[in-house]
Amino acid sequence: MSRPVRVRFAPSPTGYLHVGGARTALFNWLFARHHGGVFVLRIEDTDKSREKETAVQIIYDGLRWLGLEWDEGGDKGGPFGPYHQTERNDIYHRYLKVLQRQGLVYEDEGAVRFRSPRRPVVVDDEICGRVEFDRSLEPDMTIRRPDGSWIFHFANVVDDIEMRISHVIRGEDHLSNTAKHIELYQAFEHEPPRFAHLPLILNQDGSKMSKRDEGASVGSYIEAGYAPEAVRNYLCLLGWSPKDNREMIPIEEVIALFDLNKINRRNAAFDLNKCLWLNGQYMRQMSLERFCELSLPFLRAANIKTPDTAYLLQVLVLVRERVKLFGEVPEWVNYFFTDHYSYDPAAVAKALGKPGALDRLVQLAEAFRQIPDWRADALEAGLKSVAAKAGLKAGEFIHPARVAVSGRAIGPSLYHMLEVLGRDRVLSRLERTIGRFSREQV
RNA sequence: GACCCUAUCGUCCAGUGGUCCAGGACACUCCCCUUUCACGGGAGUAACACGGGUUCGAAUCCCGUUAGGGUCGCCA
Repeated sequence: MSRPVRVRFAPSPTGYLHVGGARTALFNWLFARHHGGVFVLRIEDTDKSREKETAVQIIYDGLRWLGLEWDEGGDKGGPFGPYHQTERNDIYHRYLKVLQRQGLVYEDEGAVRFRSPRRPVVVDDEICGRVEFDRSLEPDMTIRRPDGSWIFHFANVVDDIEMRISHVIRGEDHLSNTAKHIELYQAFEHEPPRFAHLPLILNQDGSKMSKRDEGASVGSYIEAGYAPEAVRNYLCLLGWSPKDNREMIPIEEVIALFDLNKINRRNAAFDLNKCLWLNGQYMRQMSLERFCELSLPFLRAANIKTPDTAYLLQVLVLVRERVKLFGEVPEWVNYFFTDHYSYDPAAVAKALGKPGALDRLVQLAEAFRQIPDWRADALEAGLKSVAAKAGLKAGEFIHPARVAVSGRAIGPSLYHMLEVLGRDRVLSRLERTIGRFSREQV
């Protein structure tokens, strides 16, 4: 009864990895890890498209990005291969013969059909419970096309038998199909695996999530700059819960707590907003090294050169609290790495356009030149004393200064920003800004 | 249409007959912190789909209705 736990994720290479599929993979992986079992990746590529190579690669990349490494299959091989259905023809033929010998199949216009026993079938599902299907009115299913290729239901069952799959954990869209599958298991006189049908992931409006929908593809999270651990955490929360109101939960704990019968039976709508929030949480709690590692690809893509790692880390500390996606990092830090930053017109108009703003920058630059110890607290004291002397509020200096050194109205704490930028950059940027906007008569 | 699954705040989840005039999180509103933007802290709005049962007692059990989703392919 207690066979070794072997589960599989069996995607077909469609050119993208759907979040629903990713969650199915995740739950299979969690189940395998919880039980010390094996997680198999099988590619259901019965229909051979030209894009297959890249489509399969996209699946590998998506799963690996999420940290869902498989034990067998895919590009790894294993004792029950091959793991691509197109390469398993001989096996399917062997199983077809078994059915033929029993007279359970017949030809119909060149296709091969399986003769249904038309008896009620009971699916004892780990998640949905006992479900009974009346099969008496169902048409016989096709298992092979006239061109010799195999139909999903047949190949799927044969593979699960051959690969010794103990638990089939898949989307609820397969619940009805399971009755057909069980008829096949019976015909092969093979005990069916345990079944667990996961509720589906829907769009925010309750409609079915399809390829086009925002956030439907795992690739979109990679591109936007999500942390994989955050997306994975979010996916865990869709249909499963640690039961103690925690939102952020380490994957090791999820593995320890994971249990099929604690899975919700209700479809879940994908809340991109919450996923984004969770990502922000992860960004703030991960190590600075990790933060840097995940930022780097985006900095490179934005052509931002960061030769000085120590400086880069200081910069990242400043923006870490303010971003929710790694994709946002470049726009937040670019002026730390180049003097050729652009000035946001609205920010310029607001902060530098005020009467006397440039004068105040002159005073500020003068005061900053006298500061011996270029640190945030000294800069703050310096700025405040200049403001006091002028009889103005600190803000009258802060805002122009920010725009002058960064070109924008939004950014990290001014004093810390100045400290990290360093004396030379700050002073030259102040001067440059004064010169430029005096000429332009802002 | 037939069959199957589901039904707690807008969304995700907690709740498995009394401790629930229902708890947490996201989002939203307000306040505090901060002369930027965020973070953080605090407060608030907001739900047991409906109708019947069962029971001393129901969000929790049963039936029906309605709604949503799924399956009925020589797609997977």
